Amino acid sequence: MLLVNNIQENLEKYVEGLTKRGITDGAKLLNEVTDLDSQRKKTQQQLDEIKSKSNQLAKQIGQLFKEGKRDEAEAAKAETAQLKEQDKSLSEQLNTIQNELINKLYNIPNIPHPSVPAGKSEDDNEVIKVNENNKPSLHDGAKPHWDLIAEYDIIDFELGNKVTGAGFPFYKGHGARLVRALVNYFLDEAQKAGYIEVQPPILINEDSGYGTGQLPDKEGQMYGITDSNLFLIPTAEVPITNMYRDVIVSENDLPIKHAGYTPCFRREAGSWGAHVRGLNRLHQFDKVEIVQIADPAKSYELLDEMVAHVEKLVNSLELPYRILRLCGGDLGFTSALTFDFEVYSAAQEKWLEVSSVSNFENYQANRLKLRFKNSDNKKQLAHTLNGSALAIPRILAAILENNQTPEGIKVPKVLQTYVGTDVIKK
RNA sequence: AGAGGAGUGGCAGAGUGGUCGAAUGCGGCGGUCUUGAAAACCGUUGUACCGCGAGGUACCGGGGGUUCGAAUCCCUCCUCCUCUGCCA
Repeated sequence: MLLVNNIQENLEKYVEGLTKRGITDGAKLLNEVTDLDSQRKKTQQQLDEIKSKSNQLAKQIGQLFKEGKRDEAEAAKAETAQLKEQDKSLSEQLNTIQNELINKLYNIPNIPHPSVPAGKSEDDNEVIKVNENNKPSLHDGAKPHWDLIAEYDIIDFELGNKVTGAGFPFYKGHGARLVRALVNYFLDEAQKAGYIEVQPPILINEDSGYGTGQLPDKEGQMYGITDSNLFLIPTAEVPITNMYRDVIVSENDLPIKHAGYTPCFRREAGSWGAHVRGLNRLHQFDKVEIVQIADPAKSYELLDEMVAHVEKLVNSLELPYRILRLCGGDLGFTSALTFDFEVYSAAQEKWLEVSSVSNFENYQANRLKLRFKNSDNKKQLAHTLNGSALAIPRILAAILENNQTPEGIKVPKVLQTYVGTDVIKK
């Protein structure tokens, strides 16, 4: 969340940032926050004073008892009643104010980076690079992947419907093999790039949800385990970044780089429709995520590095792709700057989002209390970054569609040893 | 899952109602000594919030309670250890 102390100092910038996101009453929101904060300070001062008096009095009473001055002690005891009442009432006030303040802060998104274009929706995202070198020319009768998977019997949606529900497919035979190949390939590449692999839990608690910003903003996106008060992760970002919740790392350890493979679970409430077919949108999918904990001075450099990493992956899979800089309206709640990668899926003639690479600056770190000791030996909030590298199903969709031939589906070179064949046949 | 035990500062560990933000040791930092280092000795050393400052407040696993006063007593939750049971 935003740092209250910085809001007052940079009010104009903050309002401008929120406006970019399409929040028109930003000034009002921010003023409410700073007002609440001064109320908080005032109330706490009053409360501290009352507590100070109570503490003094309690010491005196102890002393009086020791000296055997019972009557005086009892008299002093009577005096504390009033203080207690004031204490109680002020504590309640303070509590209310603090809750209100934190709720307000939870509901204000991150301030976009200056380079983020204004805009309302994904239509306003800025295409910063298009690489169509690998755009295929498909043979007559080329099919979208939902037909291919049935024809090759490699992914079974019906079976998923039966066993779980819509959006939970079974991958079979070469389909399962392809998923595993992609996961392994992505993890191996991440390792080569210096990311330490972790295999995190795929259930997280509420604190973790708040730490990275899924709560309270996106509660409806996650599946909840209600009897244990846990959530299925929507992305490995959540458990991996939360490894560093309430942690003070040393400057020498930065940047901290982690990669992790997990299944991801998303309810996608309200986003289901006819345009979402096959692998384009699922409730459960596999993803390799890369995460960095960074020195604020270097985080944008590292963001570029992560974008380059993802670009290399997409290139190596011989897929046409483009890179987008998300506009204010499409930017994630906690992000300051996000680049999306889309690959071209040739039979459905669609760009599919396969990666989102973001710098959250200190927005998550502030919630996480993730800090490092800087060269002055002072504690400072770190920056957090993450990116998909990559999400599997849409990559798979594009590979199936783009690589189809009348003889079978060609396996990209980099995957052949993982899959164990260079072509998948019926 | 059941029974028992335990959770205190970076670590170890004392503290069972007031003089405790907390002994002591280790570690860290600064110094004396030394050509340098070690040893020894001396000093210093938690975090957050409020305040220009003096200083104040809170924090002994989390939350709640009793009390004029709680690390200490009570309730509750969490975690760890031991034993028993169950299970990839």
